[in-house]
Amino acid sequence: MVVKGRDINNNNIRSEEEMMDLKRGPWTVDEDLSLINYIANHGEGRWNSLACSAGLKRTGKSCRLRWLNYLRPDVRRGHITLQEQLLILQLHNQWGNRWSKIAQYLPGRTDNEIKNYWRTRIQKHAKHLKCDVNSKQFKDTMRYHWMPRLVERIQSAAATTTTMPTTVNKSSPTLSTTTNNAYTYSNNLSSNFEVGNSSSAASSDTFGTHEVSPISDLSTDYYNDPISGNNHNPQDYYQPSQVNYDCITSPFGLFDYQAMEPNTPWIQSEDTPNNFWNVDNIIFYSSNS
DNA sequence: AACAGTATCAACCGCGAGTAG
DNA sequence: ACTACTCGCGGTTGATACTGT
Repeated sequence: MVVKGRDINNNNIRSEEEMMDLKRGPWTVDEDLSLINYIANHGEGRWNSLACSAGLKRTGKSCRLRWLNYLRPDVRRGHITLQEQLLILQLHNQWGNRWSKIAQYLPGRTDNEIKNYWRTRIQKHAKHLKCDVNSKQFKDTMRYHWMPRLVERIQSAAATTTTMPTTVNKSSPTLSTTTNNAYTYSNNLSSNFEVGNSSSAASSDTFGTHEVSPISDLSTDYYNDPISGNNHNPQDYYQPSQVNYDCITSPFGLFDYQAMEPNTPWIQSEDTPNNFWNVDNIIFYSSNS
């Protein structure tokens, strides 16, 4: 959609960028360090003036995006965990594409990352299922099948990790109930998620161990700098951050999966392909790939 | 090894809301 | 009340990495 007024404004911005020789595209290590140092000394905010003051030939918008999505010390990188997948599905079911709002409940995750996750993973499967991501059919698929299966897998993973104490730490949270009936990720295995018939859920080969690998491992994913050719990670800029990942709380009440029955006719249809509900081959496979 | 297709994600864009002057 | 500016959000793009043939 083109709005005349906006075109005028953007043209002004463009010409202004050209006049100021503003830089676009991937950030360099030097630019990152300049931004980090400036914010460390002066704080965030007033991004346009910040960009100038920091000596960055970038728009304020670009600086803000780089900081919020990548350079902030508490940004968490790496695979979306099962718990996070579950939370994203739940929150998206409630709020739709309110990425920033969803991100508030996933500490360290950015709206951009969640949005990318949704588009690359979830929407892809909607496409495979030949249904719209916003359709009732797809939402029911998530609610009645994917989410309960995720819970099963979370419980299975927790049960597995309890036999391997070295991997049970803040990075492999499980689910427990808080007093306000929200669920909270904690280090304690809980049986609050009562899911029937879980006998086969954990047996899939697609449930790779790295999916629940410790965050400390996940955070070491490299950032391959296209300019310098150096692999670096934003965490290299900082001392290890102390982010409490142990407390990720849903804004809603506990899932009542026992009340979730696939009672809509289309779900029970005999025309449903045999592998239609094969979550292993859908959401979990993709999250490992 | 080379190429093509696909997946991922950082970065940009357009727009609306909020705010200062 | 109006205008200009800033901020933040959601949608989209494009470069790169990855995977399959």
